[in-house]
Amino acid sequence: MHDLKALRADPERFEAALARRGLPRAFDAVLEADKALRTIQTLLQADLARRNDLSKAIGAAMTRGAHAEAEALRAEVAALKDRIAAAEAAEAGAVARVEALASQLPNLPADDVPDGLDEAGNVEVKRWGEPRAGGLEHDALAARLGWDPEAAARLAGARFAVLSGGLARLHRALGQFMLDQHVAAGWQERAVPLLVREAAMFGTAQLPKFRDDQFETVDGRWLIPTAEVSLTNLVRETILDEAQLPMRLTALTPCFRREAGAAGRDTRGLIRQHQFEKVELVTICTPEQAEAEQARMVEAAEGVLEALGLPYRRMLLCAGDMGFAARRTFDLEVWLPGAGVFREISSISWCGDFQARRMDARFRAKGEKGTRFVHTLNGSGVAVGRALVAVLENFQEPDGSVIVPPPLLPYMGGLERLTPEA
RNA sequence: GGAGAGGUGGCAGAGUGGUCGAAUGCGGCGGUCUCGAAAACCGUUAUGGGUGCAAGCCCAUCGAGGGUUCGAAUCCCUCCCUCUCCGCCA
Repeated sequence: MHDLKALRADPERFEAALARRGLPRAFDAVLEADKALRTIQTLLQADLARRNDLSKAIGAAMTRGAHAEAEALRAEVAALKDRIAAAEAAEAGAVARVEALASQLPNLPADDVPDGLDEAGNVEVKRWGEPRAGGLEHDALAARLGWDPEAAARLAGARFAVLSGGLARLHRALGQFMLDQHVAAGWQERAVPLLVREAAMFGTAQLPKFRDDQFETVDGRWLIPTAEVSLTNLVRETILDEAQLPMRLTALTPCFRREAGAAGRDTRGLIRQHQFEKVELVTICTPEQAEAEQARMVEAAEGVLEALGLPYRRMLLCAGDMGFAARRTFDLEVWLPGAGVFREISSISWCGDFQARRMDARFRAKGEKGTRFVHTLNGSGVAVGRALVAVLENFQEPDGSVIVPPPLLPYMGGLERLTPEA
C-alpha cells in the first residue's frame, strides 16, 4: 500500500514510477477518490462534533432536572441523525473506493532499477562457476532415478510429483542442508502455518490482485504460495523495538500455486509444480538497514549454490519484470547444462514499507516519539525442487547416474550416488 | 463438536448508559535532591485521521463488524481470539 500523504505531495513521482513498470497513469484516480473521501470526512466530523455537544448538553440538562430543555435538545439532535447516517455510509463507500484503487497498484521501483518492460531488460550483474555443456535434461534423468509423474497425476493431477528412494532422499537432503546453512549463518528458524487468513495474504500483497494464482480453502483460508507470507506476517499489527531489528527469519515449507497463467509452460518435468518446497529467507528491518540486508540475503542464497557447486548468474531485474510488492529484486538463475539454459532458482526482493503498510507493522526508534513502518525483504534460499533439478543436470554421469554433492552427504545416509533403476 | 469464562493503554488492573480516552499501580521519559546512584518527591507518558501557516481545534479507537440510544468501554447481534471442563483426534 502506498503512502497517501506522500502521494498528495508529489503525485508525478508516483506516476513516473508506475510508467517505468509499463503501466498507465493510475494515481490520478486514487487522488480523486482520496479527495472525495476527505471532503466527506470533514462534513461528517463536523456533524459528529455537533451531535457530541448536544448529547452532552442533554446529559447536563437531565442531571439538572430540566426535562423540557432536554426534550428540546433531543429534537434538535434527532434532525442530525439522518444526515450522519448518510454521511457514514458515504464515507464507508469512499474508503472502499480508495482502498480498492490503491491496493491494486504495485510498489515503486527503486532509482537504481534499470528500465525495461520484460525480462529482456534485466541486467546480469554477476556470474559464478563454470557451466558445463551437454547431458540429459532433468526429466529424463529423474524418470530413471525415481520420479513417477503418472502416479502423481492419478492421485493429484498434473503438475504434482512423486519421488522415490534416493531421489526423495536427495530432495529432503537439499532442504535440510539449506536450512542448516542459513541457521548457521544467523537466521532464526521458524516452523509456520501453511494455511493463513486472507488478511495475511493481503499483507504481503498476494491479495487482492493475484487471487487466481492461489488456492483457497472452503473455510476462507489460503494455502501459502511461499513462506514469505507466513514469515513476513509474523510481525503484522505489531510495534517492534528498534533493538529487535533486523529480524532474520527462515523456514522450509511446501508452497502451493495454481499456476493459472502458466498453462502449457514447463509442463514437462519438475520445474513448475502446484506444490514445491522452498527455503525462504525473510528480513524485517529499519529503512536504514534494508540496503545491507538485501546484500546479505543475496549472499546467503548464493552461498547455497556455491556450496553445492551449481553455476549461476545474478540478475538485477528491470522495472517491468519485478513482482508487485518489490522495489528492487535480484534473481539468481542456476545453470542447467542438460537444458542449456539459466533458470530462476531464487528471487530476492526489497519491498520497502509497502508490505508493512498493508500489515501495519511498525517499529519505535530509540529517541523518536512516533513509530515508523518497518521494511520487509524476502528471498528464496533457495527453491528446493529447482535445486534438485539443477543437481541432477549438473552432477549427472554418462551412465545416467548422479553424484551426490559433498555438502549433502551428511544427509544421505551413506548414499553417494543415485543410480538408474534397471 | 458440547458447556462455561473472558478479551480495557507498554504491562497489571478498575470501570455496567452521560464531561470516560478511560481510576489506580508498575514500567518508560523529564526534573528536584545527590560527588554519583538508589530511595523519595514533582511532572509527563496511546494510536490513526480531518482541519489549519501555526498554536491549536475537531473526529475515531476499550478484540473486529453491525445494532439500540440524544449519548455506548458499559445494553443487543454476528464474527475473531484466549482460557477451563467434556468429547474426539495425529
